[in-house]
Amino acid sequence: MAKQKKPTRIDYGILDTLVGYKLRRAQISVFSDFSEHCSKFGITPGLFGVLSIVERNPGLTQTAISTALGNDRSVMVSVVDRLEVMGVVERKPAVSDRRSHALYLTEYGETFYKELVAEVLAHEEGFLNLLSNDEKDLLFDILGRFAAHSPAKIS
Amino acid sequence: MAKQKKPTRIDYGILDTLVGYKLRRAQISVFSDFSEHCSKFGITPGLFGVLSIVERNPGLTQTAISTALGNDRSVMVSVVDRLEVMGVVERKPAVSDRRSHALYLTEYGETFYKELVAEVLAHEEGFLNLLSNDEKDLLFDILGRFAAHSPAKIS
DNA sequence: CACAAACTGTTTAGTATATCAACAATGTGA
DNA sequence: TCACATTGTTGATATACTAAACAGTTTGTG
Repeated sequence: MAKQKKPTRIDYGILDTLVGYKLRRAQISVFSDFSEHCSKFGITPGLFGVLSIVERNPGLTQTAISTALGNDRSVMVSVVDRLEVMGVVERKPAVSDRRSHALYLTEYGETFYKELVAEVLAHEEGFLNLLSNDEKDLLFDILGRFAAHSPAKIS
Repeated sequence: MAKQKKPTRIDYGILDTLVGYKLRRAQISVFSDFSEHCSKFGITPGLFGVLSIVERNPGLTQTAISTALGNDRSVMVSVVDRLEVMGVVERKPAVSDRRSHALYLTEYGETFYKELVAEVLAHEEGFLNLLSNDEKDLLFDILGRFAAHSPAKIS
């Protein structure tokens, strides 16, 4: 009958005052919910980021995308590999630079992305419902300040 | 002479409206800054979390701590191993349950943790300076709502 | 033009983290 | 007593991030 364990009150001490810890806990929750919604697509937050950039900026090189997302370009290799296997993205030779690959959504990728976005928005709605409009604006502003305040100053 | 690359304007599309993406970018920045401050201690955010719980709740078992932090208990093994090798934490046999280990800071661990906290607070200050008091309160409140709204409902 | 330097995608390695399933030893409840 | 749950642990797997190196290619400068 599932004895309620020791309901030991735990003192989180300084953790409860640390932005980084609170951010992490919130992000775990958001990412976990994202995965629940999008696992049927085989899409992780990282893959979705790349897909979104490719969709809005067709023809970009892998390095340009990795820079935009703040990743190392080496991670793009396996990510694009996976997206190519899924048939949603394709590498095409860049016209003016034989070193680089230009990335595009396939035709299937276009419809795939549309359905995916619908699911992502459903996921997003669950969290936005926790906020007023003013709170959302302020939250995004604050998170932007945090992202800008650091060694990695990409946006 | 470092040609400015293509200053290609990148359209982030839906990403710019997604809480999860913004959270991730902010957290990367905060964690990166944390690591810069605490690498000389050999402490990661995860290790710091365990240390903080042990310091405020001496004698807790590994499973109790992992539950408090929202981790699987199996990750505690290598974490506590590392902290023991560093000489800051020790496993002691639990009095009433021979299965479990009670965790305590060593004497050295106490002073180690004090110095560590000073560095963590210096790191924290850099981000708190970006916020007014009201903004900080609201941010923590919002992040708490996010953490609570999910499958993983531990706090 | 020639050549050094920079950039491309890629591979590989190392580290950290996460999940999940098992296991033996121990504890608990009926 | 006996079935079942829990503890720390191990192992497998997957993902992520960093960093270094590489060959092929492009670029800037002399």
